[in-house]
Amino acid sequence: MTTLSSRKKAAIVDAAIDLFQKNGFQGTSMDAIAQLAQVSKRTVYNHFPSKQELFEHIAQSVWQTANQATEACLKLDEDIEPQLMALALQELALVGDESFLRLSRVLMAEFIHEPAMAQSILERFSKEESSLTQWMQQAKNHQQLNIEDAEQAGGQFHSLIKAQAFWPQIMFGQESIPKSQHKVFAQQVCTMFLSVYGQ
Amino acid sequence: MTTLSSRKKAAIVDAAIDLFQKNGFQGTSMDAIAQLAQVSKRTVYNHFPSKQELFEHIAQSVWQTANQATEACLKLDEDIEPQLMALALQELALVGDESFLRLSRVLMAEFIHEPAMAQSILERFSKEESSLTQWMQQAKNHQQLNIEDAEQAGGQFHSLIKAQAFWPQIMFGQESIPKSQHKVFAQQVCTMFLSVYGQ
DNA sequence: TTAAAACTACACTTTGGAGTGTACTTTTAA
DNA sequence: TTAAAAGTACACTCCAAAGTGTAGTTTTAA
Repeated sequence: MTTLSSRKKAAIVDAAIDLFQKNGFQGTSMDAIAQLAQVSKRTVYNHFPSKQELFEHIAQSVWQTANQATEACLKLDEDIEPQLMALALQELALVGDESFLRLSRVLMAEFIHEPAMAQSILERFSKEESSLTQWMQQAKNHQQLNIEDAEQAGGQFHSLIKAQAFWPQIMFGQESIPKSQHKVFAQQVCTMFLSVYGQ
Repeated sequence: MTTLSSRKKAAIVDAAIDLFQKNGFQGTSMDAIAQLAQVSKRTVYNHFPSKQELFEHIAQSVWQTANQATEACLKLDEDIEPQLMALALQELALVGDESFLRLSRVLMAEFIHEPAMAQSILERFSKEESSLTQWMQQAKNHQQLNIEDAEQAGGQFHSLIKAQAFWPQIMFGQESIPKSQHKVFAQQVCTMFLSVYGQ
Protein backbone atom coordinates (compact mmCIF):
# COMPACT_ATOMS: atom_id res chain seq x y z
CA MET A 1 0.00 0.00 0.00
CA THR A 2 1.24 3.42 -0.89
CA THR A 3 1.72 5.88 1.93
CA LEU A 4 -0.72 8.72 2.45
CA SER A 5 2.03 11.18 1.75
CA SER A 6 2.90 9.75 -1.63
CA ARG A 7 -0.74 9.47 -2.61
CA LYS A 8 -1.25 13.13 -1.76
CA LYS A 9 1.81 14.09 -3.74
CA ALA A 10 0.61 12.13 -6.76
CA ALA A 11 -2.79 13.75 -6.52
CA ILE A 12 -1.18 17.18 -6.48
CA VAL A 13 0.91 16.46 -9.55
CA ASP A 14 -2.07 15.01 -11.33
CA ALA A 15 -4.26 17.99 -10.54
CA ALA A 16 -1.50 20.35 -11.58
CA ILE A 17 -1.08 18.67 -14.96
CA ASP A 18 -4.79 18.88 -15.47
CA LEU A 19 -5.05 22.56 -14.65
CA PHE A 20 -1.82 23.63 -16.32
CA GLN A 21 -3.09 22.04 -19.48
CA LYS A 22 -6.51 23.66 -19.22
CA ASN A 23 -5.44 27.11 -18.09
CA GLY A 24 -1.72 27.36 -18.52
CA PHE A 25 0.90 28.05 -15.91
CA GLN A 26 -0.15 31.63 -15.26
CA GLY A 27 -3.80 30.77 -15.36
CA THR A 28 -3.57 28.14 -12.67
CA SER A 29 -3.64 28.98 -8.97
CA MET A 30 -2.17 26.92 -6.20
CA ASP A 31 -5.52 27.15 -4.43
CA ALA A 32 -7.19 25.54 -7.43
CA ILE A 33 -4.60 22.77 -7.53
CA ALA A 34 -5.08 22.10 -3.82
CA GLN A 35 -8.83 21.97 -4.21
CA LEU A 36 -8.77 19.63 -7.20
CA ALA A 37 -6.26 17.38 -5.49
CA GLN A 38 -8.42 17.34 -2.35
CA VAL A 39 -5.53 18.53 -0.30
CA SER A 40 -4.90 21.60 1.81
CA LYS A 41 -2.89 24.35 0.19
CA ARG A 42 -0.32 23.97 2.91
CA THR A 43 0.28 20.39 1.84
CA VAL A 44 0.96 21.51 -1.70
CA TYR A 45 3.60 23.87 -0.37
CA ASN A 46 5.02 21.18 1.87
CA HIS A 47 5.69 19.03 -1.20
CA PHE A 48 6.68 21.77 -3.61
CA PRO A 49 8.24 24.99 -2.33
CA SER A 50 6.79 27.03 -5.18
CA LYS A 51 4.54 26.87 -8.20
CA GLN A 52 7.60 27.10 -10.41
CA GLU A 53 9.16 24.01 -8.88
CA LEU A 54 5.93 22.10 -9.23
CA PHE A 55 5.93 22.98 -12.89
CA GLU A 56 9.52 21.93 -13.34
CA HIS A 57 8.82 18.62 -11.66
CA ILE A 58 6.21 18.00 -14.33
CA ALA A 59 8.50 19.16 -17.13
CA GLN A 60 11.06 16.70 -15.87
CA SER A 61 8.67 13.83 -16.25
CA VAL A 62 7.96 14.66 -19.89
CA TRP A 63 11.63 14.40 -20.58
CA GLN A 64 11.76 11.11 -18.71
CA THR A 65 8.84 9.66 -20.65
CA ALA A 66 10.28 10.71 -23.98
CA ASN A 67 13.60 9.23 -23.06
CA GLN A 68 12.11 5.82 -22.65
CA ALA A 69 12.03 5.85 -26.43
CA THR A 70 14.53 3.34 -27.59
CA GLU A 71 17.83 3.28 -29.38
CA ALA A 72 18.41 3.18 -33.08
CA CYS A 73 21.26 1.16 -34.52
CA LEU A 74 21.84 0.52 -38.19
CA LYS A 75 22.02 -3.15 -39.11
CA LEU A 76 24.04 -3.59 -42.23
CA ASP A 77 22.84 -7.10 -42.87
CA GLU A 78 19.20 -6.08 -43.04
CA ASP A 79 17.19 -4.05 -45.51
CA ILE A 80 16.79 -0.36 -44.88
CA GLU A 81 13.06 -0.10 -45.24
CA PRO A 82 11.97 -2.45 -42.44
CA GLN A 83 14.45 -0.70 -40.17
CA LEU A 84 12.93 2.65 -41.02
CA MET A 85 9.50 1.18 -40.41
CA ALA A 86 10.53 0.08 -36.96
CA LEU A 87 11.84 3.57 -36.17
CA ALA A 88 8.61 5.14 -37.36
CA LEU A 89 6.47 2.78 -35.33
CA GLN A 90 8.56 3.46 -32.26
CA GLU A 91 8.08 7.19 -32.62
CA LEU A 92 4.38 6.72 -33.29
CA ALA A 93 3.99 4.73 -30.12
CA LEU A 94 5.49 7.54 -28.04
CA VAL A 95 3.65 10.32 -29.74
CA GLY A 96 0.36 8.47 -29.77
CA ASP A 97 0.40 7.86 -26.05
CA GLU A 98 -2.35 9.94 -24.49
CA SER A 99 -0.50 10.62 -21.26
CA PHE A 100 2.56 11.77 -23.18
CA LEU A 101 0.39 14.12 -25.21
CA ARG A 102 -1.20 15.46 -22.06
CA LEU A 103 2.20 16.26 -20.60
CA SER A 104 3.45 17.67 -23.85
CA ARG A 105 0.59 20.12 -24.07
CA VAL A 106 1.51 21.53 -20.70
CA LEU A 107 5.03 22.18 -21.87
CA MET A 108 4.37 23.35 -25.40
CA ALA A 109 2.14 26.17 -24.25
CA GLU A 110 4.97 27.54 -22.13
CA PHE A 111 7.57 26.93 -24.82
CA ILE A 112 5.95 29.48 -27.07
CA HIS A 113 6.71 32.15 -24.50
CA GLU A 114 10.03 30.81 -23.30
CA PRO A 115 12.33 30.25 -26.24
CA ALA A 116 15.24 29.76 -23.87
CA MET A 117 13.51 26.96 -22.01
CA ALA A 118 12.36 25.47 -25.31
CA GLN A 119 15.92 25.57 -26.54
CA SER A 120 17.36 23.80 -23.53
CA ILE A 121 14.73 21.08 -23.54
CA LEU A 122 15.07 20.77 -27.29
CA GLU A 123 18.74 20.03 -26.81
CA ARG A 124 17.94 17.23 -24.45
CA PHE A 125 15.39 15.85 -26.86
CA SER A 126 17.87 16.08 -29.67
CA LYS A 127 20.06 13.64 -27.79
CA GLU A 128 17.22 11.23 -28.22
CA GLU A 129 17.05 12.34 -31.81
CA SER A 130 20.76 12.10 -32.19
CA SER A 131 20.61 8.33 -32.06
CA LEU A 132 18.46 8.71 -35.15
CA THR A 133 20.99 11.15 -36.57
CA GLN A 134 23.72 8.60 -36.05
CA TRP A 135 21.62 5.99 -37.76
CA MET A 136 21.19 8.34 -40.70
CA GLN A 137 24.90 9.07 -40.74
CA GLN A 138 25.73 5.37 -40.87
CA ALA A 139 23.19 4.79 -43.60
CA LYS A 140 24.89 7.56 -45.52
CA ASN A 141 28.39 6.24 -44.94
CA HIS A 142 27.43 2.81 -46.13
CA GLN A 143 25.63 4.29 -49.13
CA GLN A 144 22.34 2.81 -48.08
CA LEU A 145 20.61 6.16 -48.33
CA ASN A 146 21.26 9.14 -50.52
CA ILE A 147 21.73 11.59 -47.66
CA GLU A 148 23.67 14.81 -47.61
CA ASP A 149 23.05 16.10 -44.10
CA ALA A 150 22.24 13.36 -41.58
CA GLU A 151 20.85 15.72 -38.98
CA GLN A 152 18.55 17.33 -41.48
CA ALA A 153 17.36 13.97 -42.76
CA GLY A 154 16.67 12.79 -39.22
CA GLY A 155 14.76 15.96 -38.50
CA GLN A 156 12.69 15.50 -41.61
CA PHE A 157 11.88 11.95 -40.68
CA HIS A 158 10.63 13.10 -37.31
CA SER A 159 8.73 15.94 -38.89
CA LEU A 160 6.87 13.65 -41.23
CA ILE A 161 5.52 11.78 -38.26
CA LYS A 162 4.84 14.71 -35.98
CA ALA A 163 3.09 16.70 -38.66
CA GLN A 164 0.15 14.36 -38.48
CA ALA A 165 0.52 12.43 -35.29
CA PHE A 166 1.62 15.11 -32.85
CA TRP A 167 1.03 18.75 -33.76
CA PRO A 168 -2.65 18.50 -34.68
CA GLN A 169 -3.27 16.59 -31.47
CA ILE A 170 -1.37 19.13 -29.39
CA MET A 171 -2.78 22.25 -30.95
CA PHE A 172 -6.26 21.35 -32.05
CA GLY A 173 -7.13 18.53 -29.69
CA GLN A 174 -7.36 16.15 -32.58
CA GLU A 175 -7.63 12.42 -31.85
CA SER A 176 -4.51 10.31 -31.85
CA ILE A 177 -3.97 8.00 -34.78
CA PRO A 178 -5.54 4.68 -33.75
CA LYS A 179 -3.10 1.85 -33.23
CA SER A 180 -4.74 -0.12 -35.99
CA GLN A 181 -3.53 2.49 -38.47
CA HIS A 182 0.00 2.82 -37.21
CA LYS A 183 1.39 0.38 -39.76
CA VAL A 184 -0.29 2.03 -42.73
CA PHE A 185 0.79 5.43 -41.57
CA ALA A 186 4.37 4.36 -40.89
CA GLN A 187 4.48 2.80 -44.33
CA GLN A 188 3.39 6.08 -45.86
CA VAL A 189 6.06 7.98 -43.97
CA CYS A 190 8.73 5.56 -45.13
CA THR A 191 7.57 5.81 -48.71
CA MET A 192 7.75 9.58 -48.57
CA PHE A 193 11.11 9.58 -46.90
CA LEU A 194 12.58 7.09 -49.35
CA SER A 195 11.19 9.01 -52.30
CA VAL A 196 13.67 11.70 -51.39
CA TYR A 197 16.51 9.77 -49.79
CA GLY A 198 16.16 6.26 -51.22
CA GLN A 199 18.72 4.95 -53.71
CA MET B 1 -0.62 61.90 -42.40
CA THR B 2 -2.28 59.47 -40.06
CA THR B 3 -4.21 60.89 -37.17
CA LEU B 4 -2.82 60.81 -33.68
CA SER B 5 -5.65 58.59 -32.61
CA SER B 6 -5.00 55.94 -35.22
CA ARG B 7 -1.27 55.99 -34.55
CA LYS B 8 -1.94 55.44 -30.87
CA LYS B 9 -4.29 52.58 -31.64
CA ALA B 10 -1.74 50.94 -33.92
CA ALA B 11 0.93 51.31 -31.24
CA ILE B 12 -1.34 49.64 -28.72
CA VAL B 13 -2.05 46.69 -30.99
CA ASP B 14 1.60 46.35 -31.82
CA ALA B 15 2.67 46.40 -28.21
CA ALA B 16 -0.05 43.92 -27.33
CA ILE B 17 1.09 41.47 -29.99
CA ASP B 18 4.61 41.79 -28.71
CA LEU B 19 3.73 41.15 -25.10
CA PHE B 20 1.10 38.49 -25.72
CA GLN B 21 3.69 36.61 -27.68
CA LYS B 22 6.35 36.99 -25.00
CA ASN B 23 4.20 36.39 -21.94
CA GLY B 24 0.88 35.06 -23.10
CA PHE B 25 -2.54 36.50 -22.55
CA GLN B 26 -2.60 35.92 -18.82
CA GLY B 27 0.97 37.02 -18.39
CA THR B 28 0.43 40.40 -20.01
CA SER B 29 -0.93 43.39 -18.12
CA MET B 30 -2.74 46.33 -19.61
CA ASP B 31 -0.30 48.59 -17.76
CA ALA B 32 2.59 46.93 -19.55
CA ILE B 33 0.88 47.32 -22.91
CA ALA B 34 0.23 50.99 -22.24
CA GLN B 35 3.82 51.56 -21.22
CA LEU B 36 5.31 49.80 -24.23
CA ALA B 37 2.93 51.61 -26.56
CA GLN B 38 3.88 54.92 -24.93
CA VAL B 39 0.26 55.64 -24.21
CA SER B 40 -1.70 56.16 -21.04
CA LYS B 41 -3.61 53.18 -19.74
CA ARG B 42 -6.79 55.17 -20.08
CA THR B 43 -6.20 55.47 -23.81
CA VAL B 44 -5.88 51.72 -24.09
CA TYR B 45 -9.27 51.39 -22.46
CA ASN B 46 -10.69 54.09 -24.67
CA HIS B 47 -9.80 52.04 -27.73
CA PHE B 48 -10.53 48.58 -26.35
CA PRO B 49 -13.12 48.11 -23.63
CA SER B 50 -11.30 45.11 -22.18
CA LYS B 51 -8.18 43.01 -22.48
CA GLN B 52 -10.28 40.23 -23.97
CA GLU B 53 -11.52 42.45 -26.79
CA LEU B 54 -8.01 43.62 -27.53
CA PHE B 55 -6.98 40.01 -27.84
CA GLU B 56 -9.87 39.18 -30.12
CA HIS B 57 -9.04 42.12 -32.34
CA ILE B 58 -5.61 40.59 -32.82
CA ALA B 59 -6.99 37.11 -33.41
CA GLN B 60 -9.19 38.59 -36.09
CA SER B 61 -6.21 39.96 -37.95
CA VAL B 62 -4.51 36.56 -38.07
CA TRP B 63 -7.55 35.18 -39.78
CA GLN B 64 -7.52 38.10 -42.17
CA THR B 65 -3.86 37.66 -43.05
CA ALA B 66 -4.24 33.95 -43.62
CA ASN B 67 -7.21 34.57 -45.82
CA GLN B 68 -5.17 36.62 -48.21
CA ALA B 69 -3.80 33.27 -49.28
CA THR B 70 -5.01 32.59 -52.75
CA GLU B 71 -7.33 30.24 -54.54
CA ALA B 72 -6.51 26.90 -55.98
CA CYS B 73 -8.05 25.74 -59.23
CA LEU B 74 -7.11 22.60 -61.12
CA LYS B 75 -6.08 23.22 -64.71
CA LEU B 76 -6.66 20.14 -66.77
CA ASP B 77 -4.51 21.27 -69.64
CA GLU B 78 -1.38 21.58 -67.49
CA ASP B 79 0.81 19.06 -65.73
CA ILE B 80 0.04 18.25 -62.15
CA GLU B 81 3.47 18.74 -60.70
CA PRO B 82 4.02 22.41 -61.53
CA GLN B 83 0.55 23.13 -60.19
CA LEU B 84 1.41 21.38 -56.94
CA MET B 85 4.63 23.34 -56.84
CA ALA B 86 2.72 26.58 -57.12
CA LEU B 87 0.44 25.57 -54.28
CA ALA B 88 3.39 24.67 -52.10
CA LEU B 89 5.16 27.94 -52.82
CA GLN B 90 2.01 29.89 -52.03
CA GLU B 91 1.67 28.18 -48.66
CA LEU B 92 5.36 28.67 -47.97
CA ALA B 93 5.05 32.37 -48.63
CA LEU B 94 2.28 32.71 -46.06
CA VAL B 95 3.89 30.54 -43.45
CA GLY B 96 7.31 32.03 -43.95
CA ASP B 97 6.12 35.56 -43.38
CA GLU B 98 7.56 36.78 -40.11
CA SER B 99 4.59 38.91 -39.18
CA PHE B 100 2.22 36.02 -39.80
CA LEU B 101 4.34 33.80 -37.59
CA ARG B 102 4.37 36.44 -34.89
CA LEU B 103 0.60 36.61 -34.91
CA SER B 104 0.25 32.86 -35.08
CA ARG B 105 2.36 32.39 -31.98
CA VAL B 106 0.02 34.62 -30.03
CA LEU B 107 -2.94 32.49 -31.02
CA MET B 108 -1.38 29.05 -30.81
CA ALA B 109 -0.41 29.52 -27.20
CA GLU B 110 -4.02 30.18 -26.30
CA PHE B 111 -5.33 27.40 -28.53
CA ILE B 112 -3.69 24.79 -26.38
CA HIS B 113 -5.90 25.87 -23.50
CA GLU B 114 -9.00 26.67 -25.49
CA PRO B 115 -9.92 23.70 -27.65
CA ALA B 116 -13.27 25.29 -28.41
CA MET B 117 -11.70 28.46 -29.76
CA ALA B 118 -9.14 26.39 -31.65
CA GLN B 119 -11.95 24.39 -33.16
CA SER B 120 -13.90 27.39 -34.36
CA ILE B 121 -10.87 29.10 -35.87
CA LEU B 122 -9.77 25.80 -37.38
CA GLU B 123 -13.08 25.61 -39.17
CA ARG B 124 -12.52 29.02 -40.68
CA PHE B 125 -9.05 28.05 -41.75
CA SER B 126 -10.32 24.87 -43.25
CA LYS B 127 -12.41 26.93 -45.60
CA GLU B 128 -9.14 28.23 -46.90
CA GLU B 129 -7.92 24.66 -46.96
CA SER B 130 -11.08 23.52 -48.63
CA SER B 131 -10.08 25.16 -51.87
CA LEU B 132 -7.13 22.82 -51.74
CA THR B 133 -9.49 19.98 -50.89
CA GLN B 134 -11.53 20.78 -53.97
CA TRP B 135 -8.39 20.83 -56.04
CA MET B 136 -7.52 17.38 -54.72
CA GLN B 137 -11.03 16.15 -55.39
CA GLN B 138 -10.85 17.32 -58.99
CA ALA B 139 -7.43 15.77 -59.45
CA LYS B 140 -8.93 12.56 -58.18
CA ASN B 141 -11.99 12.73 -60.42
CA HIS B 142 -9.86 13.26 -63.47
CA GLN B 143 -7.53 10.48 -62.44
CA GLN B 144 -4.58 12.81 -62.26
CA LEU B 145 -3.74 11.67 -58.76
CA ASN B 146 -4.25 8.39 -57.01
CA ILE B 147 -6.29 9.82 -54.15
CA GLU B 148 -8.83 8.08 -51.97
CA ASP B 149 -9.83 10.82 -49.55
CA ALA B 150 -9.36 14.33 -50.92
CA GLU B 151 -9.59 16.05 -47.55
CA GLN B 152 -7.01 13.74 -46.08
CA ALA B 153 -4.70 14.24 -49.02
CA GLY B 154 -5.04 18.01 -48.75
CA GLY B 155 -4.34 17.85 -45.05
CA GLN B 156 -1.25 15.78 -45.67
CA PHE B 157 0.01 18.22 -48.25
CA HIS B 158 -0.36 21.05 -45.76
CA SER B 159 1.24 18.97 -43.05
CA LEU B 160 4.31 18.29 -45.15
CA ILE B 161 4.89 21.99 -45.42
CA LYS B 162 4.00 22.99 -41.89
CA ALA B 163 6.07 20.23 -40.36
CA GLN B 164 9.22 22.08 -41.30
CA ALA B 165 8.19 25.57 -42.17
CA PHE B 166 5.70 26.36 -39.43
CA TRP B 167 5.69 24.24 -36.30
CA PRO B 168 9.40 24.42 -35.50
CA GLN B 169 9.27 28.19 -35.99
CA ILE B 170 6.22 28.53 -33.78
CA MET B 171 7.31 26.23 -31.00
CA PHE B 172 11.06 26.49 -30.92
CA GLY B 173 11.67 29.90 -32.38
CA GLN B 174 13.48 28.37 -35.28
CA GLU B 175 14.36 30.58 -38.26
CA SER B 176 12.04 30.66 -41.22
CA ILE B 177 13.14 28.89 -44.35
CA PRO B 178 14.98 31.50 -46.41
CA LYS B 179 13.27 32.49 -49.62
CA SER B 180 16.21 31.25 -51.62
CA GLN B 181 15.39 27.73 -50.49
CA HIS B 182 11.66 27.84 -51.08
CA LYS B 183 11.91 26.23 -54.49
CA VAL B 184 14.10 23.36 -53.33
CA PHE B 185 11.88 22.75 -50.34
CA ALA B 186 8.68 22.92 -52.37
CA GLN B 187 10.18 20.47 -54.81
CA GLN B 188 10.93 18.08 -51.98
CA VAL B 189 7.39 18.34 -50.69
CA CYS B 190 5.98 17.62 -54.12
CA THR B 191 8.25 14.64 -54.55
CA MET B 192 7.12 13.22 -51.25
CA PHE B 193 3.49 13.87 -51.95
CA LEU B 194 3.66 12.35 -55.39
CA SER B 195 5.50 9.31 -54.08
CA VAL B 196 2.29 8.43 -52.30
CA TYR B 197 -0.39 9.92 -54.54
CA GLY B 198 1.30 10.15 -57.93
CA GLN B 199 0.25 7.86 -60.77
C1' DT C 1 -10.25 80.78 -33.15
C1' DT C 2 -12.83 77.73 -30.70
C1' DA C 3 -15.43 73.70 -29.19
C1' DA C 4 -15.41 68.91 -29.23
C1' DA C 5 -12.73 64.87 -29.31
C1' DA C 6 -8.85 62.44 -27.82
C1' DC C 7 -4.93 61.92 -24.74
C1' DT C 8 -2.74 62.09 -20.05
C1' DA C 9 -1.52 61.63 -15.13
C1' DC C 10 -2.95 59.82 -11.21
C1' DA C 11 -5.56 58.30 -7.61
C1' DC C 12 -8.76 54.89 -6.60
C1' DT C 13 -11.51 50.27 -5.84
C1' DT C 14 -11.71 45.51 -6.08
C1' DT C 15 -10.18 41.08 -6.72
C1' DG C 16 -7.40 37.19 -6.83
C1' DG C 17 -3.33 34.74 -6.18
C1' DA C 18 1.51 33.54 -4.05
C1' DG C 19 3.29 32.29 -0.13
C1' DT C 20 3.60 32.04 5.35
C1' DG C 21 2.56 31.07 10.33
C1' DT C 22 0.07 28.58 13.64
C1' DA C 23 -2.62 25.69 16.40
C1' DC C 24 -4.61 21.35 15.88
C1' DT C 25 -5.60 16.48 14.06
C1' DT C 26 -4.32 12.24 11.69
C1' DT C 27 -1.02 8.81 10.14
C1' DT C 28 2.99 6.14 10.57
C1' DA C 29 6.59 3.48 12.39
C1' DA C 30 9.33 2.03 16.17
C1' DT D 1 1.45 3.06 22.88
C1' DT D 2 3.66 7.04 21.73
C1' DA D 3 6.47 10.55 19.49
C1' DA D 4 7.46 12.55 15.22
C1' DA D 5 6.08 13.20 10.62
C1' DA D 6 2.57 14.69 7.69
C1' DG D 7 -1.86 16.69 6.81
C1' DT D 8 -5.54 20.39 7.75
C1' DA D 9 -8.12 24.76 8.49
C1' DC D 10 -7.73 29.25 8.45
C1' DA D 11 -6.24 33.68 9.03
C1' DC D 12 -2.92 36.62 7.37
C1' DT D 13 0.49 39.69 4.41
C1' DC D 14 1.77 41.42 0.23
C1' DC D 15 1.36 42.54 -4.35
C1' DA D 16 -0.05 42.95 -9.02
C1' DA D 17 -3.42 43.60 -12.21
C1' DA D 18 -8.32 44.85 -14.23
C1' DG D 19 -10.90 48.46 -14.71
C1' DT D 20 -12.94 53.36 -13.35
C1' DG D 21 -13.35 58.37 -12.40
C1' DT D 22 -11.67 62.93 -12.85
C1' DA D 23 -9.51 67.14 -13.74
C1' DG D 24 -6.59 69.04 -16.88
C1' DT D 25 -3.92 69.24 -21.48
C1' DT D 26 -3.33 68.55 -26.44
C1' DT D 27 -5.09 67.72 -31.08
C1' DT D 28 -8.27 68.23 -34.67
C1' DA D 29 -11.53 70.03 -37.68
C1' DA D 30 -14.98 73.35 -38.76
